Amino acid sequence: MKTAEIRRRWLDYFASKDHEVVPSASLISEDPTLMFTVAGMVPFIPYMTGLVPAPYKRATSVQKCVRTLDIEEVGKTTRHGTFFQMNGNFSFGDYFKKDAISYAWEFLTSSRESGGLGIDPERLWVTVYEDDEESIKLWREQSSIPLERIQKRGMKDNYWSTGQPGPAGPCSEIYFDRGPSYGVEGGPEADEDRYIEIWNLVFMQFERGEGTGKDSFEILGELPSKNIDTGMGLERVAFLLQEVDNLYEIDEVRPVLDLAAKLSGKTYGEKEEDDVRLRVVADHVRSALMLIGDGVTPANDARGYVVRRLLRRVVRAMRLLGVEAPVFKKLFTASKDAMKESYPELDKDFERILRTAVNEEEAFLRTLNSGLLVLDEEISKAKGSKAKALTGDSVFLLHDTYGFPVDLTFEIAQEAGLGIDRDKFTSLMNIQRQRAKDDAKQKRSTNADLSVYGEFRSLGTTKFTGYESLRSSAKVVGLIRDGQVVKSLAQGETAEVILDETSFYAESGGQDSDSGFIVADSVVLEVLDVQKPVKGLVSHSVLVKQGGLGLGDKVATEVSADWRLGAAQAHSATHVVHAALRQVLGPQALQSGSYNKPGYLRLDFSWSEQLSQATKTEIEEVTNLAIRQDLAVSARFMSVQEAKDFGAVALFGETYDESVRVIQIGGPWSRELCGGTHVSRSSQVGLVSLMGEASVGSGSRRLEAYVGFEAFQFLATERALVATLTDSLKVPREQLIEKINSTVEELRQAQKTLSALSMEQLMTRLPMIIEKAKSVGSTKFVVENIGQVDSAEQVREFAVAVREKLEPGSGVVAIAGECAGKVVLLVATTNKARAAGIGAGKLVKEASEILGGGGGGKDDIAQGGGPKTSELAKALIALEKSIAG
RNA sequence: GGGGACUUAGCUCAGUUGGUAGAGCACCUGCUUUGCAAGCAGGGGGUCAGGGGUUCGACCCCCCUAGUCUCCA
Repeated sequence: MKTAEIRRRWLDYFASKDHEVVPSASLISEDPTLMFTVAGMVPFIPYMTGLVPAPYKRATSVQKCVRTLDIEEVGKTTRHGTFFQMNGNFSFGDYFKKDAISYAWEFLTSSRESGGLGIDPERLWVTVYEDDEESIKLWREQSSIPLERIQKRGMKDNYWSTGQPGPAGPCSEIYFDRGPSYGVEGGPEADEDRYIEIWNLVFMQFERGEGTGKDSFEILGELPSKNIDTGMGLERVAFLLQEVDNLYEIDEVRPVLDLAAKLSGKTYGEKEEDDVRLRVVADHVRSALMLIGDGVTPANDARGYVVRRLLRRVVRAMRLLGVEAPVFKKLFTASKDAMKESYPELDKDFERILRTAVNEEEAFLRTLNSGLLVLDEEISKAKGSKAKALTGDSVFLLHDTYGFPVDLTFEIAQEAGLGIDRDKFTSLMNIQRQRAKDDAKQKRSTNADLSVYGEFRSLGTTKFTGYESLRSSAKVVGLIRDGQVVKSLAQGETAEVILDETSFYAESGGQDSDSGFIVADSVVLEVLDVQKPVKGLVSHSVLVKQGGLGLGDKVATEVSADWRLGAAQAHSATHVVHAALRQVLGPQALQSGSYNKPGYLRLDFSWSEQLSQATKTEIEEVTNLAIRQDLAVSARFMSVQEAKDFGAVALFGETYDESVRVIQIGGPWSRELCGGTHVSRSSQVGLVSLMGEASVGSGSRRLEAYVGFEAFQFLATERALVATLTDSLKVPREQLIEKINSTVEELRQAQKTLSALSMEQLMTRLPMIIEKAKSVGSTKFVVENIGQVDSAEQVREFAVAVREKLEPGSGVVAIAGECAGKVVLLVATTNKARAAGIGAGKLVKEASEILGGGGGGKDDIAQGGGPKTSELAKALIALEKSIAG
């Protein structure tokens, strides 16, 4: 049975049992503490913990998941995959153990004709938590499973909790017996290779208290509302039903494995080492495909780095299989074709996905090539020192600084007859890991306890009226001060206020929160910040300026009209700039984040190179033309599917409700999913002026711009600057650039000429100075102060010129000059003088010490000096004496 | 977020406890010569990424900033 078929049957089955079919959430988890969606229940956690009331009583989903913790195990075992799909059925205070067990049994064992999987009941085993007699009883009643195929297990295996106080409960797991050829008899307790876990039923029954580990905590009592959370690993069931050996051989993965084998000329199943590599390729290509599909791009930060690592590991594995040419285009196409039945959006978005992957492949091939040069050097160094292995430091340097994978280093070193010091490498890696972890621990802000909001959220959502009006009358439904629920607020206090409705826009979608006041009779609260701590709930951070406030009070919210207009202008401007960006650069320049507030906008987008000035100007022109065209701005609510069909740009990493708001500017010109506040016509934005463009890491860039009056002010300042320049340089503005260039050039030429001239002039003194040369024995010596000079170079040049005149005889030249308030002293010696044992370095040193400085150099020429200009005469006399010996 | 590395002529890169910045290619001029990266001779071209510090003296050592590459969380 094909994987997509199992998936379909699953959803159909639970839909027939009145479950809401919930589409898979993005792999980018909404929970900021999770990097990815790592389990099927992740999107349902707020409902499980009761933070947010569940919108349905029972639900089912097939959730995309990514886990990279065991990345090194991929390909070596049957069931470690970095990407997998988790089938789940959930009950929120509705059905419990009995139905959960009966559904599971029925779905697995009922015939294929009737929509089940048609698994032979004889092959199924079950485990339960050791104290959970109730489940054993229910299994016996709801299924045909004999008691001897039900095994009891302890807390470690069969008890679920989040690791923190909250819901917890026993689990019951279903195992599939692969048969005697895979291991010994005796159920999952005996052999987990033969008996494969396929389905975990979690019975959220109890409330747990504080505790240290997975199996040591206190049970506080029964939960008022019991939940069911189950997970059936789709890939596991698929590989069992397709009667293949592992999850890399199922229909959704195998084509990539086969293609990799074909490209490398290897035969799958021939050599374990190569098989592992082929499986790694198949697994990682699929994971990267799905991640990029959900909007993750290779980068140096958390999520981006995971994708980068997956992609690079593919390249590495292919190299180890002997393939050096680019292969991503073929591999990704094969993976997409294998996956598109379940995920048709991959097909639509494939151009972008492929380009992202191929860009990374090209970048890494470049990295590998430059790494090879370094590796060659390290190898010849090791060979030169007669070492038998590359040092751990070399291997680590290659990996850490040049991105060269250890495995490749190992292979290439081996070919050169060398080993590698893997232990040292590993210890260096551990040090690096520890450093990063320590830092993360230190920086981690205390995990905000959101439970205080759950109480208010359960009363309902905050109604947002701010699209239509700046004012709203509301009732105070909650007050929170210092994280504690309170009944009233007094003047001067800062606190959070929760209302039944509000016209205040909470910070989201990049738009800063509204500013204004909440008022009542003789009560004034200044709104400092507005946030949505929990989906659907708005919290106003306020300062009580006047009066006091109590629960249940009637108040009015008053958003500052000025602020809102500025915010709307900035947010609409962000959409316009985004559309302009994509028009100029192409659709791949997708926004990856943004921030805007009155007068300012910032927009991060995926792009890998610096924008030229011309491009920036073009983007600015397109933006301002769209503003000038007075395009209509409209907001419409529609379903996600409608919005997508409509061509609206949905941003990755943002999560949207069933019903989404689409903002259009000029009809199709700009269509984005967005909850923000906007102007009603583009002309109201006024003006946008780009101010900065910078890189925020590989593959991502940031534009900053001023909006509206601030844009005008910015341009006015620039104009004033130009005016000042034209004034100082005395040219019309059109000639400004030329004038600056020519002035700079002239200045450089003048400086050159000047220094040549002063050198020339200095040279005229040469004969006179030679004339004055004294002699000691056969050695002539010249000691001269030439006064002010431009630079030490002049003194050196002059000294060399003098020395030339003394060649080929024995001669010593000492020339001093003054430059920048300090003495520059140069001593040069001729060949013969040196042969007679006169060294320039020593002479300079002695004389410089008198000058309060130091000096040194080589025997033929040395430089020194010091700040004591007044001591120069003394120093020169000392020098003469020293030469005279 | 925390580490590591790199930035030198138009291009690719050298540059030795800190002591006059080089090579190859490209460019210009002249000669020679027209068989595939032509040869020979000569020449121009550098704020050694930017800023600050230490020093008599910094491409080199220290600090800050920017850009690029890379590893880890």
